[in-house]
Amino acid sequence: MADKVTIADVARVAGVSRQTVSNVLNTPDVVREETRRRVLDVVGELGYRVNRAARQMRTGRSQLIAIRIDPDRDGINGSVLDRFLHGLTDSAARAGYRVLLYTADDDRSEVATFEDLLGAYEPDGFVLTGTHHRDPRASWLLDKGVPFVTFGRPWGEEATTRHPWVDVDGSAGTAAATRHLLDAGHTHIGFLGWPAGSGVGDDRRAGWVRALAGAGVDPTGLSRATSDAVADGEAAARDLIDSDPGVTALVCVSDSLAVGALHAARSPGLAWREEDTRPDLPIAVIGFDDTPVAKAVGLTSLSQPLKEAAANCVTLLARILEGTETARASAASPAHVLLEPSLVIRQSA
Amino acid sequence: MADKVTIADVARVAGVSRQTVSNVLNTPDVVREETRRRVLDVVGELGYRVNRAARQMRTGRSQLIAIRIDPDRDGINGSVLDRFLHGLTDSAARAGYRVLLYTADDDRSEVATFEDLLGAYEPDGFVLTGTHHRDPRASWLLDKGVPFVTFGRPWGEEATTRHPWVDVDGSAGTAAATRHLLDAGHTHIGFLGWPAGSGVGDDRRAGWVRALAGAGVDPTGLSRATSDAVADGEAAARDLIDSDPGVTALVCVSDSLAVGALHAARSPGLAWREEDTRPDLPIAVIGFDDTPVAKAVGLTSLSQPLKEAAANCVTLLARILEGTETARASAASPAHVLLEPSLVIRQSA
DNA sequence: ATGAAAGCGCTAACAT
DNA sequence: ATGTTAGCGCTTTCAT
Repeated sequence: MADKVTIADVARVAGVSRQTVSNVLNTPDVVREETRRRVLDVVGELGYRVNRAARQMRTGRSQLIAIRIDPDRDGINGSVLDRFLHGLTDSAARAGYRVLLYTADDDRSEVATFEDLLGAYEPDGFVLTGTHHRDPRASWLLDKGVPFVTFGRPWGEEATTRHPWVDVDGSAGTAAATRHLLDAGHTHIGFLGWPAGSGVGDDRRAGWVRALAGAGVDPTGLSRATSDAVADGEAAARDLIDSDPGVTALVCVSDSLAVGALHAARSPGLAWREEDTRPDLPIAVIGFDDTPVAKAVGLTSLSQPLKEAAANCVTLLARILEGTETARASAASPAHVLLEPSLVIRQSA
Repeated sequence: MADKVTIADVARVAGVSRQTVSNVLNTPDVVREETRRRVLDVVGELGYRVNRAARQMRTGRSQLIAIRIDPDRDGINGSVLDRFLHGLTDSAARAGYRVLLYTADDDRSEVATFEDLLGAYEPDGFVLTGTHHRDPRASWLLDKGVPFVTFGRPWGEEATTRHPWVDVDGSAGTAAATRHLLDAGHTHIGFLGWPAGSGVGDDRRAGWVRALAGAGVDPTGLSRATSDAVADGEAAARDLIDSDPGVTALVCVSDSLAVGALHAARSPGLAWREEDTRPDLPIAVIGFDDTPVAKAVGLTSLSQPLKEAAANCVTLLARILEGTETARASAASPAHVLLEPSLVIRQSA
């Protein structure tokens, strides 16, 4: 076990009182320059670190940020949160916080975990991911006055302005992807999305509609909605292409669907395409999230700036935690950050 | 903020002393049945949770397990650790622990983080991943007497018996994969691996050699070593196939290399294969780790029982933490767990 | 600018 | 079987 160096040890060696050491650490400006340097030297020499548990008892601050880690649902999209998690751990450490993990199967059990965690480990704040309509988790934290930030907009009606959030502009991404295809000469550009109602999915679809509108293309009949699995994407793509042979490109709401679309686009059943007007041009496909799978199969995809998103989450949370403002006060005019995804171009488009 | 309920509140409402409440929680058998029930009722009623910080000051136990989260190096193989992490969080919670995350760029900075963490948050133990020859991290923790378990064998010479570890039997996996191919009629089965010297890579290669030997096949000239990237795998596969046209199947040390091999195996340059003795049979490929990419591209792969591995890590660590034995004592005869991977069969083999 | 005293919530030792 | 005392390491008054 590492030999415990307490504040008293530092004080003794530096020839000052315990209190002065504490001041040097917490209120440096109140200590004389010379004393400060001497104390800091001893701190370094002895390898002293403040004990969080003891500090927490006095200040009530644990320097812990809690976040849920999901089971890898689809497996393809799961990696997004994992990369976000890495960024969060990194940024948090720089800001003097550590990340505490928890799991939960659904919103209800997650709220139960909030209570548990708050009562026991007392994390200073939470980072919520996967926000959705009428998210009970946000309401609960808001209600208790627990500081938190969400990675993902609150998609509900009125909730928009009640807590700080960081998000990536999905519609800007799909619009950029669509424009990229338009620039490449495509006009019949389809969209593979999720069933209406999911904030994220609707938003990404909107970007495609907007870009098509900008080029004077009517999106009617050019989109399909399905659940997020490779097989579903393949089926939906096939259906869309069959019903409208003019389709030469597909923008997809996720890499999962895009990988499915790629299968469909390259399948033998589409051999007739070779007698098409553009025989040398296979159906272009663009996915969303730039997952490892996209990289492996050469799929053009939209990349979220996850590291930046994580850094912003920490900044926003730290602002609440360290600012004079309380969580409730900051809820009055919470900060929002909307980042732009970037298109990573590969063989598929 | 959740209203703080202390042990004193519970004691007052239940009409007992603080100490009795503490006893009910920590040494139930020393309290009379009736008192115990009454106290527990009040605990539930008031929603009391022990404050970890306060307990930690007394007991020195934080109920925290620290683990490093890696940047997704390759992106394909990265997902393995992420799935392990989820399992660890889950198992830890069940055992009364929480997972604390940290990042580090290399062994040296990881050791520095150990010091930092130990001095500040005082995690009860560590779970190390990615163990390798002469791992300085294990030595450091061993030296300081800090409890830890590794997910991965200590590959070094003498170190084998100095700390508890959990691992997956890579050579059993590649042997099973090779046997699967032999059973399917393949005889010229190649191996794509990493340069010699990495414990994991050498072990996986050994399984392939062993299985071939069992079938009386000479492995000479049938393997290639390369770094772990898709493009490298493709190049190595092409080289191997070109130099020995008899090769009809490939076992790979990772999904990254396997995906590359798949590209090579399906590339136009191999068209001559159609005039082969088995024209209907493309080159079979088997990967390792059963990553999302494997699933997406239909790659047969070896799946590690990550959830089980994580659970075993927690069990082993908890045994040290909660047993009477000290870390040092348990180091005298540490427990080892070796799990078997399973072959997930898909189109590629 | 520095020091002394008090107490955060809990549990290990020692009474009763 | 239950209660009392003390103190973990720190920071926040308050005094010097």
